[in-house]
Amino acid sequence: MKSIPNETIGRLFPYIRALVCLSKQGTDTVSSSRLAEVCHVNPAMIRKDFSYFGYFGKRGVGYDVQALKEEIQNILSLKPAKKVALIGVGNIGKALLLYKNFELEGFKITMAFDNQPNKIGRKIGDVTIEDMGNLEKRVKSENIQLSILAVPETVSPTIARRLADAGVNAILSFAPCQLAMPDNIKVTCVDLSTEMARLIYYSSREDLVKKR
Amino acid sequence: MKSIPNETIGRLFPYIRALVCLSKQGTDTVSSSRLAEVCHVNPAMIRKDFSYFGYFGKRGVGYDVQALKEEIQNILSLKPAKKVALIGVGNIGKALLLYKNFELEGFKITMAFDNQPNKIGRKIGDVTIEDMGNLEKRVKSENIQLSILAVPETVSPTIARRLADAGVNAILSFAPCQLAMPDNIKVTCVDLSTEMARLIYYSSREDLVKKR
DNA sequence: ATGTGTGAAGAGCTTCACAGCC
DNA sequence: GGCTGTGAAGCTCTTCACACAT
Repeated sequence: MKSIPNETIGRLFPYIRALVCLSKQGTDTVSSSRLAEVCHVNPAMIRKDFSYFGYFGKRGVGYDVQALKEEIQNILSLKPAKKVALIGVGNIGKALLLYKNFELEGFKITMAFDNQPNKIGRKIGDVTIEDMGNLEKRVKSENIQLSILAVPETVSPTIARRLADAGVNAILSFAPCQLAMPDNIKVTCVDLSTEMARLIYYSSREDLVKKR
Repeated sequence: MKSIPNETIGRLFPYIRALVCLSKQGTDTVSSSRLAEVCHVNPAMIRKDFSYFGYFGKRGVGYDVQALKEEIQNILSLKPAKKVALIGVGNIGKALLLYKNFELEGFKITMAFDNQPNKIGRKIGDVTIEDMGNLEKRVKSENIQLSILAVPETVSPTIARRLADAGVNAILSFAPCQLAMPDNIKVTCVDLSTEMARLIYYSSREDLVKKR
């Protein structure tokens, strides 16, 4: 059994997006080179990426757009849409609750928690905000495995721990990850400051090149 | 001239965070192995990362926490804090405007734009929301190079183009990047759906392993 | 003794180039 | 002819291991 590059996994969802787009344009068969164009990557990479999971194409023809999309959705376990618990209904949390596309894409925020009394009981989108005190109980009873952490940095390690104890095994956090979690729990941090810093580094370099 | 890994650049900001943290704890000298512990990485990687930029340590001793922090801030051009224009003051935009740490970290949102009349003129945090119609004029007059795009997916390519024309050379976007920009413009997309999909993939695998 | 800086080895990911099937 | 699937080559990033400075 060959090991699958992490980068390959990261490209699967963008492939789905491209396929949906092609499908809307009425394309029902696509070659690796056409798909590569749309995704701005190398055709060989696309073929290799798919090859880790099976034989999806027809030689001389290409890939069936619809079938390929479904294959990838299967690989990523996106059908039926996964239930997600949102912790922290501040501005970011609210934005996520109101973002319509998630469900289409394969995730559905079905529960939201906050500890501010004036928020508890209010409904945003389809979801009623619940009391953080019931977090463990509710997450367990709904058998939630995925969760988005959009709370202040200071409390995020504590809550991450509580989620882990309640059986969640993947967390997307908006606080920079110093969360030392057991390694059966996957954590991804959306670290805006680091991304900003990277951009600044490269754009300053670009300036230097221009000035030369 | 040796080329510097993109990954190295991406680790510089987290190093600053760790150094600030150590500094608060009263540490003023740190070895690569101690810093590696804090950052959960390999000590050799830390030494190699720094070696791309110069000789910052003392053999047998370690690194001066304060001096190293400042060196990295210099490399990333974070001092003085960079001015940033925010486009789109929805929930995400609002969250960013109210996020206090940015300025400390080296970025400062100094302008915000929206096209909704009821938002224009309102002040959030320190910033008064301006009319999107004045985008080019204002970005040019303030000589803004960095910008955060927090607008609906459908309009983001158009606005990205307008920003590029107005002289911005780096964009952080919250819409998935199909933005085909000239390559002197750096674009980073914060793609939550892709990160969610990746988490789901690995956490489902984890399940399989457990069940085995 | 302790801990940096670095060439060389190793691991991981991408691209090439071509055999094989439609 | 056209396009997939893939071993091999190439490239990039990480880790090792040790010379060297304090």
